[in-house]
Amino acid sequence: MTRAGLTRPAVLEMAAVLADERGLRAATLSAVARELGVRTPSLYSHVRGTDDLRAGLAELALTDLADRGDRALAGRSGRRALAAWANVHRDYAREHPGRFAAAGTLDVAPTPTLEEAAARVAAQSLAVLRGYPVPEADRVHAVRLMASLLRGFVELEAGGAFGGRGPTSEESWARALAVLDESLTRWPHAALTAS
Amino acid sequence: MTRAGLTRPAVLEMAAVLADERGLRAATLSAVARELGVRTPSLYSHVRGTDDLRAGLAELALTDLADRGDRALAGRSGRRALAAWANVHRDYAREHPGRFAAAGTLDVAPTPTLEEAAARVAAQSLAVLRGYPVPEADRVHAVRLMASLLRGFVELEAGGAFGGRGPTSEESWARALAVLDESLTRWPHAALTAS
DNA sequence: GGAGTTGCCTAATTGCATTAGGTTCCTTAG
DNA sequence: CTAAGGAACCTAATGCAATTAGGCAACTCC
Repeated sequence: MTRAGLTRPAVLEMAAVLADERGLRAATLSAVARELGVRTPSLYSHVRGTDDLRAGLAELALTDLADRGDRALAGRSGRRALAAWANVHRDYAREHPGRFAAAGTLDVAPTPTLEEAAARVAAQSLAVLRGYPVPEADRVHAVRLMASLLRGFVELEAGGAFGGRGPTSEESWARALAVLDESLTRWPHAALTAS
Repeated sequence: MTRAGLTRPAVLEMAAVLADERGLRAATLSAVARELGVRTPSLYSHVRGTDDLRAGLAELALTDLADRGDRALAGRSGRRALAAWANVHRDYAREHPGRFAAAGTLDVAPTPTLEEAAARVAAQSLAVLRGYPVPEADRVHAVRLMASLLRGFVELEAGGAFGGRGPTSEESWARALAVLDESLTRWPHAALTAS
């Protein structure tokens, strides 16, 4: 019997494809094995089980995002950087919905690789902020604001909440970025009104 | 054998409790039956299966949210209305994480009850907007902005992303609301910078 | 107090996850 | 060149969740 040439990356890649095509919940060990032309238990040589598959998927996706984020930020600053970085996330979510969902799953055990990728993304959001007059002490708040708006929009859009009637989500996205840009630009004022 | 007195609401309530305590994924038919002291197939007289259980949970949660939203908006307008309404969602998510997650699950079949509850929540966000000078044509964008920020923040907070180091998520929440309030107040300007 | 409906049950099937324990193929040291 | 060892994949078997089919008992209502 010829071997299938399984490797951990190959298994994770197939899981990622399945997650993108049929949803994260469809990326099961059974489905991956079936798709690879292999029996389910054979996968256990490469992943430790379902949890590990999920964790590996999260790592894969978050690392992808971090890589794209770095490329997007290269040579940009201010609102250009903000838009490019935010678009990386939105585009990734549309291109690879399953992987994006896996990256957003916060209930996987934090592996070193995962932590590192998360740290890279965090560093990127701080880098974006460097283009705005947000005082040191407020940076965390601004990062959380950016992350919240970004994640919320992308998830709602992916879930179809902005489909159908009304203006395109494209326009809303442009507006949201404009609002975010202005809020960050005028941050000192925002801080005043927080009292 | 004495009967357990099952009803659809009782089944859904138990599912909701389980979802809140052990996570949405733990709210399975098996677990609900076990907790109710009943065999799994007995539930099929009250719910059609797993999908229906999920849908019922989503209805329950979204209706709860709509009810609370109505109460929060009564007699309030402007930033008071915004804060009260946004807090309803955040508080609900913290009080009933499983139910909130069920409400946010956008992959359940849309039942009439679910549609109605969703429409009520949508109406509430439009009501909040009435306290701000957002032109008619831009209301949808503003609604999407509010919804995105709200959902993103609440989910990230629930996932523990704002825990640990740094300032409290409480502060960040106050800041986010302040920024949102100001952005809506200054909306005409935001519209200009969108170009 | 009997007929029918309803509520809950047992039995049985299917599918995914997981563990245990082979067997075959490939590499590499002697 | 060959035999040892490990890696890759397999079959067998178990457990749990979901689902369907069909049965009996307990309420209801005339």
